[in-house]
Amino acid sequence: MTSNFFKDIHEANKNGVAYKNIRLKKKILAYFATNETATIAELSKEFNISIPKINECVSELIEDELVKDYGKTTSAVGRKPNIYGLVANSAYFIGVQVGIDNLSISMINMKKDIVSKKDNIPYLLENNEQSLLDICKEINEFIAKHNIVKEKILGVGINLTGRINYRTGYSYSYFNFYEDPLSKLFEENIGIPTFLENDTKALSYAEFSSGILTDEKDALFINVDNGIGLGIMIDGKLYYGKSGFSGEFGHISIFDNDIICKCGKKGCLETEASGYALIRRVTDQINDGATSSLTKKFKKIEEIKLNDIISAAKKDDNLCIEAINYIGDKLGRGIASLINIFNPELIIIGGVVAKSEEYLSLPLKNAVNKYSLSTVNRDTKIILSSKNDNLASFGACLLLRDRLLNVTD
Amino acid sequence: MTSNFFKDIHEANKNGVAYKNIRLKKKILAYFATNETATIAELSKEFNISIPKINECVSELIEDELVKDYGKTTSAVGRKPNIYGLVANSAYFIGVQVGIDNLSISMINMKKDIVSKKDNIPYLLENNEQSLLDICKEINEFIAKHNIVKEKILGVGINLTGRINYRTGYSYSYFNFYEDPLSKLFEENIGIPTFLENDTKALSYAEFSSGILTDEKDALFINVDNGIGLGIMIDGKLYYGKSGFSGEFGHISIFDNDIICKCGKKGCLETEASGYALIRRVTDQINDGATSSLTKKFKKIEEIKLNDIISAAKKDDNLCIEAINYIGDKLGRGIASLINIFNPELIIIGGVVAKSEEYLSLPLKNAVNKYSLSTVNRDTKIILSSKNDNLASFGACLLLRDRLLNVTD
DNA sequence: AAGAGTTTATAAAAATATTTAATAATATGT
DNA sequence: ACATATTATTAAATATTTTTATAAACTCTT
Repeated sequence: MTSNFFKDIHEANKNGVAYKNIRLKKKILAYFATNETATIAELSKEFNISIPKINECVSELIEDELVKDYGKTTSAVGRKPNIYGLVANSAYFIGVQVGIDNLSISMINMKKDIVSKKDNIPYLLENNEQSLLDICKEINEFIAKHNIVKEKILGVGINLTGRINYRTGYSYSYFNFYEDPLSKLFEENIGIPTFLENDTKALSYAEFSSGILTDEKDALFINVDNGIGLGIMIDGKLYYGKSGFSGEFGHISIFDNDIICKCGKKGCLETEASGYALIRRVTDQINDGATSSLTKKFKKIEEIKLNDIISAAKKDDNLCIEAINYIGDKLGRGIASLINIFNPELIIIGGVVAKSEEYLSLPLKNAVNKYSLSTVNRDTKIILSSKNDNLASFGACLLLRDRLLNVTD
Repeated sequence: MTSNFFKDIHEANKNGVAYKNIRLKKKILAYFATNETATIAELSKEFNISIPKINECVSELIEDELVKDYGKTTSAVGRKPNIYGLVANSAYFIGVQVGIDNLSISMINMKKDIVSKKDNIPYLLENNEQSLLDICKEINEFIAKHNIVKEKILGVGINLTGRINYRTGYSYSYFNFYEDPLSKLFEENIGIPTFLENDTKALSYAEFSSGILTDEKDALFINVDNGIGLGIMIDGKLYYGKSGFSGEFGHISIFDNDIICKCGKKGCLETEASGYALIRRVTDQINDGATSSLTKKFKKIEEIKLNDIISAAKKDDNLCIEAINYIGDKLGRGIASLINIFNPELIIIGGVVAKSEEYLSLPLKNAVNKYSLSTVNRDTKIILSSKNDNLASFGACLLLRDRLLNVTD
């Protein structure tokens, strides 16, 4: 049943009455995907199609077990309309976050419920074939673990770090040693349609999809881990640019320093405002003789990690607080530029460094006020992400679902 | 005839067969607006509607004198299909560019032909009611000059400098002393629906609409006059941001200088990379004793204008060449950031300073290579605008036409 | 220059599909 | 229980699409 309809869906770009029906059903599914539920009357109004016709389509979708009757509404007088919505477990979507030293795999159903999730799977990202096959192995094991027929898993979305062209399925930073698109290789190994995505973009999508956006849906997500990533949502859609490489915010040149960035250039935002910069600043100062609670805890200064600095700051370690403040100010200056350019509705700051909370956000917002035009920044809400970790694989699921269901069209 | 249909158009968001027909006709008009002409078969394919039905709608549009038969195509074997297109003079659109010391008014017809144009109308932009009424007076005179019934002029688009919310019709930099939206005031005075637009955005639209964009239609236009403006096109649509204030590229903070920008802040791109900056740099150096062909020509150094510097550079004046080079390098650094963030298909550099040609563009492109990621900038073509002056009022016309005809939907 | 081969345009009839309008069903409040 | 309000279902009216046929327009070949 299900698979039949989803096979039809790919051929819906044809003429004729049969295909018109399929297109309408697709639109109805997309409506349910965004709006959870709807009555026949609502759908009729939305698509300018008569009630009997909508009724017919919904009935067919019910027969296909993609949609079901969720009972009656409660409010108002008169006969209560039936409300319809997607059948939660009529299909599934898998999302994979490929981290530097771990994997995270999630599976959601049609209603965005997380059906299964496995985080912190030991894994080492290296740019060789074995590392690629390891990912496939974990995904295949994950799938095998569940009693779900493969046809019901409509796709696998894989997040990789670095430059990804999601439209072509090519990866340019990792696993770029085949002639075929990387997505095709995954697909052949897994046996399910596979789509690649940049990790920051997938994570942004999860953040943006939490219902926080209202109006124009122009928003930015800034991922401050070791490096700095930027996910751009414009008019409710992720923005990619010509080749999918948009959002290299970490490497905009705004400082006159002499620090060589990992991209090879000097003066990048990342050299002063990232997790790397935070660690460098703290360790440099310790090496220069500054005192900190960290000096007792770590014999080898090189072993200090981002989380250690943030924890120390929360325990009133002055050196760490100052360092985070410094990062926040520099990052704020960069964000001020983004605000001037994008006039966004919302900016979400995420990533490990965002866990520093007000130690980061106060100097950051202060710098934003200092460096952006007040008439423009007045409209922008800046918040720290309140989401828990390992959201990226969920983002991959969500993005996949919304694409396959044409939610973003 | 015409006016009837355009009245219908605004009510087309209803149900019922009559409205479906109107919506289809609207879509056909929009198709003609973008694709110039089409055959019945093409339209049938495009909209998945049967040939007899398309025929019926096109016939009705011909009756309404909005569409006409443009004869036969030339290629291929078999009977040649008729091609249809818009009737050029079935309706008109007026665009007004409000400059600091002049007005420019253009009028186009449905086929984007410039029907009438009046440039360099003497006018002084001041933030008072008289200055506003002067604009209305000029527009009304412009309209009166033509023998066109007012109903055939479907709208007036007015470009103002500064912050404009085109959705609400409010202006925040000029003529912001009424409670009603400024667009409403214009409308009442002129008697034709009026829409406001930011001048850089309208100009960008004209630049982008010249058929230069192919793929994703993600492009940037940088207007380098005294200040620096940025027009952003994403997926073929102008990008506005939450309140329409996007594109304040001139005021991103990327320098550590002490020059106070006209926005009140320090370190803005505009302080080092704009026309103002160019003039300041040249005059400062002359004041410091540098020699230039300009020193002979101008007794009062304050009288040196942007165009004088560019002309001098083109006559091999070293001081001016060096100054333009400097501006180009700084601007290039700013543009490098835009490339990293947007990964655009195309960047067009326009405005008076762009007339410096290679004196500007070579150091600019050099800086772009220096300061942006090569994997990202590889995809971006940077060109100087080849358009003539006074394009902004045409942009206003175009934007208005395309909006009213739903081209960008 | 006539005719074969193609393709478009138009028309009309037959088959479907959609909308409209009427009716039945369901729910609430008095 | 009945008036009121709204939704669901059905049947009739209308509209659209498809099919079929024919005419028209054009090219190419002989």
